[in-house]
Amino acid sequence: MPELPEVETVVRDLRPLLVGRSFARVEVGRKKLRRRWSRAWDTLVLERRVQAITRRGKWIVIDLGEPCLCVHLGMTGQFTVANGSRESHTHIVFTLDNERELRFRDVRRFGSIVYYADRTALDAFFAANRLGPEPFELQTDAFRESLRRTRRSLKAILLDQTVVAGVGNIYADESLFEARLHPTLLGHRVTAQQAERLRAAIVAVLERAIAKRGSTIRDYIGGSGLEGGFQIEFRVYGRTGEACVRCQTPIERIVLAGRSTHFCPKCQRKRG
DNA sequence: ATAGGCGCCTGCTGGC
DNA sequence: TGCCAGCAGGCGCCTA
Repeated sequence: MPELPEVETVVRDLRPLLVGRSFARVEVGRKKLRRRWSRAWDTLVLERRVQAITRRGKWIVIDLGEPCLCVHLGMTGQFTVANGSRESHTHIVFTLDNERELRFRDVRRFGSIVYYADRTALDAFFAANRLGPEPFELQTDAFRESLRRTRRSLKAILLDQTVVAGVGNIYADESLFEARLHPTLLGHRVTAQQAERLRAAIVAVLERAIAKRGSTIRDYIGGSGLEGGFQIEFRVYGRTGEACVRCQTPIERIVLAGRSTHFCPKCQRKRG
């Protein structure tokens, strides 16, 4: 579910609700997430003030002064501050010093929250996973080089978090449409001009999506519980058979890199 | 080293 | 109405 715009929205929503607060209590459900929360972490996070909350790719980082928490929302994760009755599938709850609750809810449980003793340990984790640059800091030459040295399709490359961090299935398709590039085009065949068009398209699409608080198809909500609004602006994703907004040609759907892929066969030609 | 396929989970939808 | 296959925004592990 959540790609960069959704994660960014969660972070922006949570920031005023969390910074300066501390955790008074931690509750953990029985069902295991992708990575299990260790009860040894409970006491390590209590009574510490939240210094900052930031995003790196699709990861949320809560800075607790020295230690930090690293949160991934997987496909159906929700990370909110709320009161009142808890919904089913709420797996971890941090009660704040103002008695509100920071809740991690995740139906499919592909998400996780992991404790790191300090930022150095967290950065080592990112480095071990070779997490790529933020799209907004992606250098034209470096991106072009990433494309040049692989025979994978553009779609597969955009989904690869080591090339650029934060793009997922929706924004890969939307970016390729914006750049007018065919998703099956192979990286090593992309010209310098096309590479730069794609880089700029990724940035433009992500910025538009962030401005609309991300996309809600089913599960996604922001940190304060609000849904996203970008889904009504999709130009190819989920629009199979519908008319292209540019040329009226029906949008096609194929499976690429194991993922459902949407594109306009006329606007996104393999050449040009 | 790298690219493709599968598994992890639950819930919803569409076709029969 | 009921059942079941197929599908979903992510990622990590295995194999070739």
